[in-house]
Amino acid sequence: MSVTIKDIAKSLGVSYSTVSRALNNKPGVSKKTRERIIEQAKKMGYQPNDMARGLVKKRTKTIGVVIPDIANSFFGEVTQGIIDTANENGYTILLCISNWDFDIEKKHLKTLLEKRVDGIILKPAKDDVDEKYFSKINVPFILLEGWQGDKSCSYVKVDNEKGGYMATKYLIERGYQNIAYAGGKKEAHSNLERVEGYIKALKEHGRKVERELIRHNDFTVSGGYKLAEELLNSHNKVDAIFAGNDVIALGILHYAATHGYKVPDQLGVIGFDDIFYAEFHQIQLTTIRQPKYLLGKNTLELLLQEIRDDEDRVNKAMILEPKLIVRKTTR
Amino acid sequence: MSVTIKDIAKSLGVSYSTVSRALNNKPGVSKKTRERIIEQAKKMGYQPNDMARGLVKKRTKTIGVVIPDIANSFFGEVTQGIIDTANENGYTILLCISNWDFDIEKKHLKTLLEKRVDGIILKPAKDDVDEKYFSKINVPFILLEGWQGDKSCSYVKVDNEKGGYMATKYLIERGYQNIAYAGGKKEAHSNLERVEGYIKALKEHGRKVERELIRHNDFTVSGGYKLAEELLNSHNKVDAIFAGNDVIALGILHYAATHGYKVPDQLGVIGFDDIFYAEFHQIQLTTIRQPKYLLGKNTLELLLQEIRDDEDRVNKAMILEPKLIVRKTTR
DNA sequence: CTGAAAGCGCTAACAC
DNA sequence: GTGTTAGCGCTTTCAG
Repeated sequence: MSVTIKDIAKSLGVSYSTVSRALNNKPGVSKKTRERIIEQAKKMGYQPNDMARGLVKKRTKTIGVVIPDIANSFFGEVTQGIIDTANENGYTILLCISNWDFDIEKKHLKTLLEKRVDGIILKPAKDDVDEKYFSKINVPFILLEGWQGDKSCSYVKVDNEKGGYMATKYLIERGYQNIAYAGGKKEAHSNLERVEGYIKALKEHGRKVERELIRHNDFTVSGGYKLAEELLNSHNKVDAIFAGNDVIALGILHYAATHGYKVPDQLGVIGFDDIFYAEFHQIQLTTIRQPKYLLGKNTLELLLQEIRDDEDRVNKAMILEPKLIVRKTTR
Repeated sequence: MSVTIKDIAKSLGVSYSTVSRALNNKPGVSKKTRERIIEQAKKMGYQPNDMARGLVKKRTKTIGVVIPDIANSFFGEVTQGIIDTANENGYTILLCISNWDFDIEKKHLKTLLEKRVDGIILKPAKDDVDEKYFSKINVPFILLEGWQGDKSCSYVKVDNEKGGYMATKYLIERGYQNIAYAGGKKEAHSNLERVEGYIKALKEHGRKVERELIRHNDFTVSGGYKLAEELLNSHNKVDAIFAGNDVIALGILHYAATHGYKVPDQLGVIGFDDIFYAEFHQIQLTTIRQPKYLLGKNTLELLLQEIRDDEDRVNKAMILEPKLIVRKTTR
């Protein structure tokens, strides 16, 4: 089939261990034979077989990434950060998509382990996984957007509570009176934390926390649309909405525009994430930025560190700061 | 280290080929021993080593994908189609990002070959690559958004000329008189083909093709903004612009909105791609849709076919139909 | 400086 | 049915 180290050895009349040494820049080969070997390898179109190498060296220079969705621009940017950083460090990424399906995720994890990846980055499809699930992962791994409560593994995330706090505080400062929260999946840890920040800000400013102003639907445009409808037609005089993410915010803006609510005077809207499209002229969404690329980059770097430390690694948490981006949907 | 087939064999007092057979559902093992083996494997937490298996079977069930950018939502959706389909067929994806850098791309290709992927999907960082470059790729591979001119390999793409034709024809039919083209990278094949469609439609309708109405900049928002500025301030009375892609169109809309051009009456705008955000209420871009998910799906399926046919495979081209999506930026 | 040989974990052909 | 054995292509002692 393809040319091997043995073929080169034979054609040059040397032993194949010498070829191996020469090709890997290892000491113990005379300059002359080394050059001959390298040249011959090139001439014969030799391509090292990484599987064979991995089998003996017990590492693959490959990292597995399991995320729910890559078409989603949030994960797109995070993944870009992961892959760029991996490449810079000589690692290649096996990318798996769970489509938010826990069973698919499990299968992917199994495959990655069988492929003997050097480490794994995982954004779980559901948030309420128990430690046993993670304990099966017998390689270094990091939870993407992990949560504080879990001490059984390392994670990287943005300070969601702080983000929620910043968003709500800003709305209060801009003079909005009845601030609602329009979230996505209720149980999602990121969601819960943002709600906490929201509540904290309200309390700190002497506002009453009204449970019916905290609503949940989907992390989608239509989810936002429905929530806006609910909130704006309730008896409370909602004049500002903090959306659980930017896509929800867009749904809210849609509802507002089609139902005569003037943004930002009559209704203030603030999002979360700062997706690429938030800054478009036609949208100009005020939002809390997550450093998405950095999130990916740091996650990979933390993982690399764990791979290096190997046995004596300890669980770490890395928490990134969110940032308020003021645009035109708040007054 | 981790438990192997031999460990299981030893613990059960059978030969390890029997274990292999049992675990792989191969005939030639009594039901009883098979069950014992499977149970024991589970108990010991056995994880097959895919490298060892790949080494002997000479296939990895892994496919390499090299694209320029994954944060970009076009590639994001295409990649989602690729990965979903790969997973359905038991393949895993090694994803590499070239960042539009030809040298990085070359390095990725080399790595993928060394990892002995079963096939490769490639969207080249530049369009003017010669056949020799491709001839080095000694596994089945498909060019994503390939071009007609090249017969040295298989490719999948959307009929760009037809899309350009449809867009321009529609603008003509809606009564626009001076239709300009605002493109991205000039040399890009997809761009050239769209221009051809544009020209064809103009000619077919007895319109004059004016070279100064065909302009190029970047496939970005600011590229579109600049082109709009140029075109709308030229002596020609441009009343419609066909943008090389949706992002350019958004830049054009931005310029129009900030400089008092009424869309769609005073200025018609049509894009290309139909990115997720094109249909937002605040944008409502008329555009030519590329079936992005399908593009990825079909590319992978074609690749699988080539992997199956192996030696007696022939180069194929698959060309998908674009579709006109009418929204609010054309009258 | 170079060669011989063991072995990484597994599959598959060949015996029994 | 089950065991034995020969590799897959490479790295890495251990001799010389």
